[in-house]
This record gives sequence, structure tokens and C-alpha cells, in this order.
Amino acid sequence: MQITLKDIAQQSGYSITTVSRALTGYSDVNAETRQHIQDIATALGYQPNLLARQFRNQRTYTLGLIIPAHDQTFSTGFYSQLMLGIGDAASLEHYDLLISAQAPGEDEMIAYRRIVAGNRVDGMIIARTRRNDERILYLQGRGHPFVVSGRGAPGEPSDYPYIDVDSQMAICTIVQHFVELGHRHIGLILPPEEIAFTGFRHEGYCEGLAAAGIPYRPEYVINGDLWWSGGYECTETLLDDYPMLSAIIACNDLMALGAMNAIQERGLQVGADIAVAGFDDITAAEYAYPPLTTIHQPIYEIGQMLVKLLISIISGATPTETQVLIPSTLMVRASSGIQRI
Amino acid sequence: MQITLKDIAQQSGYSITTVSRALTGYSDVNAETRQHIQDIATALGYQPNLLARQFRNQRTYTLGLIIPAHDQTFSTGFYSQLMLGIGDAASLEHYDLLISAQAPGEDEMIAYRRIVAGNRVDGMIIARTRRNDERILYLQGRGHPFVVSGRGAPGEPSDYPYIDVDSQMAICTIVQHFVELGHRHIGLILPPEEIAFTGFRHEGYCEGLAAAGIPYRPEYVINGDLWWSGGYECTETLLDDYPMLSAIIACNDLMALGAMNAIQERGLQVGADIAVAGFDDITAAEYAYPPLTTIHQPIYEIGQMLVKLLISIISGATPTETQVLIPSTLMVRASSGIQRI
DNA sequence: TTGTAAGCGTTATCAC
DNA sequence: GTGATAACGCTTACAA
Repeated sequence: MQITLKDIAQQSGYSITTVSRALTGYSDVNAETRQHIQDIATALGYQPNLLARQFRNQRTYTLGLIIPAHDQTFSTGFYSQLMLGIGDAASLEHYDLLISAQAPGEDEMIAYRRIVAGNRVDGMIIARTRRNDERILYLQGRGHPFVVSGRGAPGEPSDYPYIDVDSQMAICTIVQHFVELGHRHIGLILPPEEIAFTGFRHEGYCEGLAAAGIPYRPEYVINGDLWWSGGYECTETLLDDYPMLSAIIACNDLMALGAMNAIQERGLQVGADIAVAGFDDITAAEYAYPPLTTIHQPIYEIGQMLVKLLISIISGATPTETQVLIPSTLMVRASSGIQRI
Repeated sequence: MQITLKDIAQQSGYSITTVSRALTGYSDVNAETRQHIQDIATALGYQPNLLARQFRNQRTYTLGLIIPAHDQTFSTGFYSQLMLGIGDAASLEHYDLLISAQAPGEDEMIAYRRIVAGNRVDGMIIARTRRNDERILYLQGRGHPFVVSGRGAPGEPSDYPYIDVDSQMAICTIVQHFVELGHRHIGLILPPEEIAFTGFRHEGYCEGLAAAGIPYRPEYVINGDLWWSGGYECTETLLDDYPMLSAIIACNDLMALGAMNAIQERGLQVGADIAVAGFDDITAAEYAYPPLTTIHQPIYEIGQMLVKLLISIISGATPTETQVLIPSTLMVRASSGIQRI
């Protein structure tokens, strides 16, 4: 079934060595010999045994990505967009992707050790960084090539190659936008504190308020999980306790959609009564009713950049820019409502 | 850097063979010896070189999936849902995923040959079948384990393991639903003819009309690409030529969302003036305005089933059910409008 | 119970 | 320009 160099060697009368050299484009081989060997290889339908080749070369031309399993956010567009960018770029560079789905925790680290120390990939891509991220520490410790989508929490070193959006500035922009529309009481729904970007988004919120001279009220800020239900429940709590809130910023679109539902179930109108903004600009944001004001990140492009950066590191290059902050864009839609007063 | 069996052998004083046997749980090894060896292995942080192991065993514990690159439908939720189901199930069975993004065409087949004949995976998963699918022919020809999401077009053999939804019945159900609401002029937006399920959905449409005694009008049926713009443009064409249409069925949700926009841009109301239905039940369908009537398929579960089926085939089992048709559910939402007359 | 040795398919080193 | 040979790390007859 499997055609090997040996078969071609026998057929052609040359040695395995010469066959190998002829087929891999090595220079020191007679043109006719090469042609002859190549013809036989095509005739037999030779495909190199990549397992053998990778094993021999200790090079896999494969990038690894461990996605948080059961993480419903995967299905929301963020991960799929990122993966699409990663996949397309990897394909262009002739790399494959090795993907393992593992919920954060012990099994996740086992998967990292298995895949990394088991030599299954040339480099790893880490997404959705966490506070004090064990995965990053592990890869740094081993000196294994990796790049990161996101970065450490505020105050952490982040001394590794990453690409992130400036979410502090982004949230600050939303706050300014709401302030310009006349809002003074703005709620904030943050993700859990172990997510690395939570701190940046919190700071952006504070920064925006400060710039507008609005006092920061910690009771307007609440943590929930990054899923629709998180947004829904946090909004219930916020509106129960602080009915004076006229705007709510959620830290991703899914939470924002949950927030919109909670608002609508109270008989209030999103936009007119309470303005809502999200983060990510997933497909559903545009098609939601009302369409959701949100921060657009170029996720697909970030995926591409991650791959290029990682491959250049694997190839031993010293990329000049290894820590990139991407600007994001505020997409103003109907959930912002209109100018007040 | 890399710890091998050799290192443990030296440390422990045993041979490589014994070390190997001790660590892989082979029975014929002294309990104390095993303990001793295991202790040293943990101390050294031994991780088996999977490349070597896979090469030696010709077994990768990896499933392959080649996704149509640049296929924007990937980002709409269908593929990501499928992949999530596949990834979670694979992880439970201790399999990894090898993914390559390749646009349909020559490069795609090259990737199949490289990955399959290159021994990189134990089995392949094929999604979104096409008429006369070259990928399936290739895998059948090689006798390589694979499973398929979808199946051959009507009339094609489909003599391979697959899991598909009964989309003929599903579209028929939508037609009946619209007929019950009083519609007589129902447009249909089909995907390109090379997609295998196009025929089934077309037949379901005819079947539904026939059951209601409504004559089939081929001019009400149009093909467009499976993307938002496809739905938009087809709807423009249909409404320009046949203003008597009061309902439009699109063959996926994204096309349906495009159709809704085209309708709204004409100053018409979706639901009230023209009813719209889609297929897939992606997240955006529920959050669209108005929420979209569509066919819900259990995509995540299909992904899980595919993996279980494939692994049982790889393991040499003879699964009883290898050709599964999954029922789907009609989700009636506001885009259906209300009863007419 | 443990060790020796062969081999998976490929590439690199060194001769000729 | 070409060929023997060794080696990558692991598993598995077969021998002891």
C-alpha cells in the first residue's frame, strides 16, 4: 500500500540515497537521473511518509492550538474568526494546524506537555490569556516557540511575542461616546477576573469616566461569565439595584446581547431607555435588534499576523515587532440610542 | 532538552526495553522495577516523543479535517459548531485534530494526498459534500477510514459512512408551514448545483408544493452562493421579476439574512409583506430582526457522532449504523409573519 | 523478569 | 554523481 523510497530505488536501479536526493531537489544529482526517478515516483504515486520525515528532521511544519473546550464563546464567532485567519495564513505558508480541545485546568496542561514535549508541533498559538498564565510559563520555561493572542494582565511582564487590541483605549472610547450622548450613569459588565484583559477594560472604563469628570462608582461594575447568560444576569442585578443607569457596557457582544434581552424583558427599550454597547463585533451584533454598538477588532487579520510572527520565530528570524497593539474601531449602531437632553 | 527512554535507562540501570515496557504498562515487569523506573521518569519529566511513537506504530491518534479556506460560511457558525462537536468528542476519546485550510480545487486534493498518504492521520472527516465528490472517491480508493457530514447528491450511491440531516423533509416542512399561513407564491433560493444537498432541498420544495396542490414554477427557483450577498442578490432578482411572491425560502441562514435586507431596502416588511425562512439556525438567526424562521440542525451533536463513528471504524469495529439521517426541527419565528386571509 | 537486536522511512555523513 | 551506513526514539519478536 505504502510506496517508499525503497520501492522507487528498486524500480529505478538507483540507491535510496540518490532517490531521496533526486526527489527533494538536492543539487548534486544528474539531471537525467533525477527525471528518471521523478517519473517513477509519479508513476507509483509516491507520497513521502511524513511521520518518518518529521521524525527524522524533528520538524513538523505544524502549528498547535489548544482551544478551551466547552467554551461556548467558541461558537460565537471569535474563535472561529481567529482560526480562519490562522488557518488561511498557515496554509499559505504550508503549515498545518494541530488542534486539541481541552477545558482549562489540569487536562489542558497535560495536553500542552503532550503536544509540545512530544514534538508534535513547531510552535504554539495561545489565545485568550489568563492572569498568571500557566501555559505561557510552561512554554517560556521550555523555550518552545509560541505567540499569544492577548497579553498579560496589567502589571504582568508580558515579555513574549503577542498581538492584542488596545482594549483599554477601546472601552474608554465607548465611555466617551456614551458621555457625549448625555449619559452619566454607565454600568460595566466585566468578564471574570482571571481573564487577562479584564483589567485593561476596567481601566479603560475608569479612564473614560475620569476624562469626563464623572466620579467612578465601583457598584456600577459587575463581573459575569463571557456568555449570553452572564450578560443577562448581570444586567438584572445592575438594574434591580441601580435603576438610574442609562447605559451599559458589556465586555463582549454575547454578554451585550444578553443584556439587551434583560432590558427588553423589563419593557424598556434598548437605545431609547438604556443604551448598550458590546465588544468584538461578531456577526450577530450587526443582525441583532436593535443592531449593537460595539468595538470591531480585526480578528481574522490578527490570526494571520500571529501565524506570520510565529513562523518567523520558528525559522530563527528575529522579528523586529514582537509585541503589537492593534487599534480597534467603534461601530456605532442603534443600541446607542440618540443624543439625550 | 529532550528526555528519551535511553536517559531513563542509563539513570535506572535497566535496558531501554524494560523502561519502555515499564512505562507503557506492559504486564511482564517486576512491580518494584516499574515503580523505580516510573519515579525516574517523573523526576526527569519524561514525555514520550510522539513523532517517534507514531512513526513506529503507524498510528497517530489524530483525525484530519480539511476545511474549505476562504469559505466565509466558516465564520457563520456552521463549521465552528461542527468543529466544536468534533473537537470535544475527539478530546474525550484522546484524539487530536489535524486541520488544514484549503480552498476546493487542486490544492485541496494535494492536501488530502499529503495528509492521508503521508500517514498523518488515522481517519478523515469530510464536510459539505459536493456532487461527485473527488475527496470521497480518493479515500474510498485508498481504503482509508473516513466519515462524512452530508452525503451524495440524489441519485449518487453514498456507499460510505455518513451523517446527514434529512433536508428534503426539512424544506418540505417549511413549504407546508408557509402554505398553512396562506402563501401560494413561494420563492426558493438554492445553493450552487455542485453542493450535494442542493438537490435534496430542491426536491423537498417540490414535494411540499405538490402535497399542497400548488403547481411548481421553475422560475421561482434561483441559485446563489451560500453567503449573505447570494441571498441579497437572488432576492433582488426574484422580486424584480415576480412581485407576486409572498414568501422566500433560503437554503441557509446567511442567505436568508441577505434576503431580509433586500426586502427591507424595498420598504417592505419581513413577515408582514414577505415571509422568509432559512436553514441551519445559526446564532444570528435568533438575534436577527425580525428573528428568523429556520431549520435547526443539531450540528454540535452531529460532530460528536461523526467522531464516534470514525473512531469505531478506525478501531476495526463494524458499526451497525453507518448511514444516519438526523431529523431536524422547524423553528418558527417572527420572519414567518402571521396567518393570511 | 529482563536484555539484545531489528526495524519503521527518512535524511545526513562520509566515502568512493 | 552516487552509494553504504548510521541515526532519529520507539516498540516488539526472540533469546536468555
